[in-house]
Amino acid sequence: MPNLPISNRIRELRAQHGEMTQQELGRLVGVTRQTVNAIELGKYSPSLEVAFRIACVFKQPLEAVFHYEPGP
Amino acid sequence: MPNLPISNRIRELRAQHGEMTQQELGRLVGVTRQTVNAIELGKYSPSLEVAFRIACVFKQPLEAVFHYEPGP
DNA sequence: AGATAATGTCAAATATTTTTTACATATCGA
DNA sequence: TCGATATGTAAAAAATATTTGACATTATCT
Repeated sequence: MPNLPISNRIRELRAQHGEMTQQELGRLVGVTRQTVNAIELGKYSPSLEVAFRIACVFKQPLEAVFHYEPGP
Repeated sequence: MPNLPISNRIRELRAQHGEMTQQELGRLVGVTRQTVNAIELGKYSPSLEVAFRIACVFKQPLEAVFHYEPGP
């Protein structure tokens, strides 16, 4: 399951938002800190809804947070 | 699970792409036609990766295919 | 040193997505 | 009318995402 073709800027965006913690982001999004951690580290593909909610917290379009890099 | 805050334009985009069938879209995306049908009808939130692959088939940004409409 | 907070990880349980198989309906041509 | 195709649906199984509880490490602060 690892090695997703999707990267993200969650860590960077958390830093830009007052050093927001994974726990705080999880609280705002409605998931646990472990889930935030796993998504941030690219351990699996989140649901589209969770992805949208994360982007929403940072007031960014989804594609400014998650990038799709399809393999060859 | 139903009643997602996410809508999509898959049916419209299939029509614009030579009346592409759900089965053909599923084949191009790598999921079954039942999965395409369920996503198209908004029965559940697909994985972010499947959402990206669908947008990719239509050569559209993800947010041109799926729209997030958060509740109040 | 001790306490606290943040992060990474893990295993087991739960929830959700996706597949598989199957059936029903509707439409379109031959 | 018959056969083929497209779509909607459903139930069970499989795969994947998410939660829960726990423990370790690192950094920071007093």
